[in-house]
Amino acid sequence: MNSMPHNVTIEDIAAEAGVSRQTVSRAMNGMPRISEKTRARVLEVSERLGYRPSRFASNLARVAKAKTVGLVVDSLRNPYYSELAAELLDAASLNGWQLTISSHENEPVLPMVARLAGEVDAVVGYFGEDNEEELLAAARGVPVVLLGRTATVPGLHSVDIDFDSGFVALIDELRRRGAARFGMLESHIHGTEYAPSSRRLAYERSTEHPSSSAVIVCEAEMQSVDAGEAGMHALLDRYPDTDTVIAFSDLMAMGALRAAHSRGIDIPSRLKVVGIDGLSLGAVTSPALTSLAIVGSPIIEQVAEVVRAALQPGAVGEQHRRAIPAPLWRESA
Amino acid sequence: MNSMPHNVTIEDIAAEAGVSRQTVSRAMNGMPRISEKTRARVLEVSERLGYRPSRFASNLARVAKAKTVGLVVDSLRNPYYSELAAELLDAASLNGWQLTISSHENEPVLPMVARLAGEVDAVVGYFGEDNEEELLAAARGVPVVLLGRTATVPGLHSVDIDFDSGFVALIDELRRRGAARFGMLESHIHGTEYAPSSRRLAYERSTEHPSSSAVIVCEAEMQSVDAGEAGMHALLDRYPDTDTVIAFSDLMAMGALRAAHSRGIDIPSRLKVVGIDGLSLGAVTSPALTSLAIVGSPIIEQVAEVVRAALQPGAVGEQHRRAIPAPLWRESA
DNA sequence: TGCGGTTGCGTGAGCGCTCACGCAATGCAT
DNA sequence: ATGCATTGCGTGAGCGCTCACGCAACCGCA
Repeated sequence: MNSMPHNVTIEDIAAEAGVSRQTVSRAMNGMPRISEKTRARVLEVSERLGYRPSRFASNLARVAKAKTVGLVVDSLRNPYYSELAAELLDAASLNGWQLTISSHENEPVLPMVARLAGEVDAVVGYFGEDNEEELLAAARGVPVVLLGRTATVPGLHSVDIDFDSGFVALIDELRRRGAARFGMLESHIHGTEYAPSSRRLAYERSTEHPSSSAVIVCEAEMQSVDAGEAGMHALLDRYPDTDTVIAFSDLMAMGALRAAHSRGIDIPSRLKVVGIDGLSLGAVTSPALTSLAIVGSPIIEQVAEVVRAALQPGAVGEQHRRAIPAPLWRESA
Repeated sequence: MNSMPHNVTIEDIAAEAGVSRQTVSRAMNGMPRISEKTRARVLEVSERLGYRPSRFASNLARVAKAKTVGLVVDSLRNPYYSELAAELLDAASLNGWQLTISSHENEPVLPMVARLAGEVDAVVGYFGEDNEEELLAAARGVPVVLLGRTATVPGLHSVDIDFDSGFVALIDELRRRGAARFGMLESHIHGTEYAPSSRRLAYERSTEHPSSSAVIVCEAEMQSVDAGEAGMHALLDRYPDTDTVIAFSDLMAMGALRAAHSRGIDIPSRLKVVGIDGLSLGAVTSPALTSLAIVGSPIIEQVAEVVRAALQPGAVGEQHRRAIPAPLWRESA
């Protein structure tokens, strides 16, 4: 009989069923100490009135509150992020967390982080070049874990990837297999200002050659396979004697493979192609893609550890920073 | 001075900073009507004491409560589900929802749905053969949307895919292009009891041929590319004059392509290969995969509509069931 | 007939926050 | 000096649930 259609609460059900709140609660949650008859009646009433228990109220009142962590990625359409999300999902279910995912494909990052922070207990994600101070402020007290970069302001955590040691091991191994003239397909998000990626820098340091030689910067969009293909053609045109190509990502490497195929170049005898990311997807190309693995490496374990630490009630103000020493060298079977 | 390290609340900060709750709230949420000096002091104190506002309390007290929908999939490692999740993520951000994802890769479904239901306002997902009554009970009043099947018990919503009309259009088009002898690669999750999929049934109805002919049942694992490859070889051995193959999924179709390549069979002149799912991934094969599109079809729009309807406060007890008439016939460019 | 144990249910008292106020102090015009 | 708006802050009163109790009514068993 209310004029305003106010939310139907546990009290309404109690009144309508002629019992107390507690009894309604017992009925809804399948608790003991209630007769089957009453339970059925309460359930009927609550269905009839369209009762929807407030998860906020119940979580507030309950002792053991559920934890949920938020993951921020560019886009789930990029298999790198979706495989990463899959791994974090495993870790989450192991720790009893829920995982809520946001992509900043459409939305601007800061408002999204702010919204997300109101709904989760920790935020982890790839925040490209976003300002750390602003992120910290947007998170409003919710711990934030930066992926793929190292936090510089206290209060932010991070799990970084140290490409240098990975690249050194990679280049060594490739040389052992006969590689001599390297090339790299670097990625550059179309329309943004170009700055060398940490992958390119690690590549240049480990191959010890001048930065300008044998690097093709590909203008990549989201699905970077095509960019890799185009880049590979460009590379083969400019540096025809290249015998080993390292691509910025597995997707680009897949494009490179396609380009090589179309030119009738045999992989890996005439040319070796190596990707970065370690996508399980890399197993479906022919031949299977060799890759510097991030997915499948201990990175997610580290993330889970950092999140676990940050979620500890006592541990505010501490900062956790890790750098995975080297992505595993993984050769997809 | 507390012996028990009880959760630090807004009240603690207020006391320590010598202000009221409300002032702390104003400081934390960047609201006006507070001097910069006080704000700074409150922020300092809250950081020092490690104050973490309770999202449950604030959401309970706030008027406009955030909505979040839960998505249940087999595994994000399967690109079909991750692309679907990406689409739902778009829809969610459009509607101002958060998206929390669970996979029942490891966990049993019912307890997971129960857990999820305590954290979200609606659950949508693929629940293979799970019992509808049990799902309904596990959801405890939270609306549930079944994907890829039609709800039979009232209280559950569903968005199904009508493969029949899609297949009729598909087969017509293929015949127009010269297809005459069809084959299908059917999928069967290894270790379970086999029952013909709705895709196989639609295939058989639309091609009007006895169920036993030209169907190879592949024992698929998660990454079904290999299964598709093996199945394709089997199919070509058994039915060598097949000129058109329809695979259960795009992944299997990719395997089929690989098998064809290895036999030197030209696609599409000698043999046409068609997948189902419409993965954007299908664009990276050579030639690009042709597919009955589910991803990219209006299915997600429909899901969003159903969720929106189910979230309406008034609309409990209503049931929403849709069947997308036909997946779009999509040819990946 | 008495007594301890179980079953079924109800009653405060919070959980930690925000909203709508209220009220003093200050500003800046007239 | 008087008026009125603005700024800065505090005070109840909830939001809708669950927990720890309490208290009858009932059971069986001696």
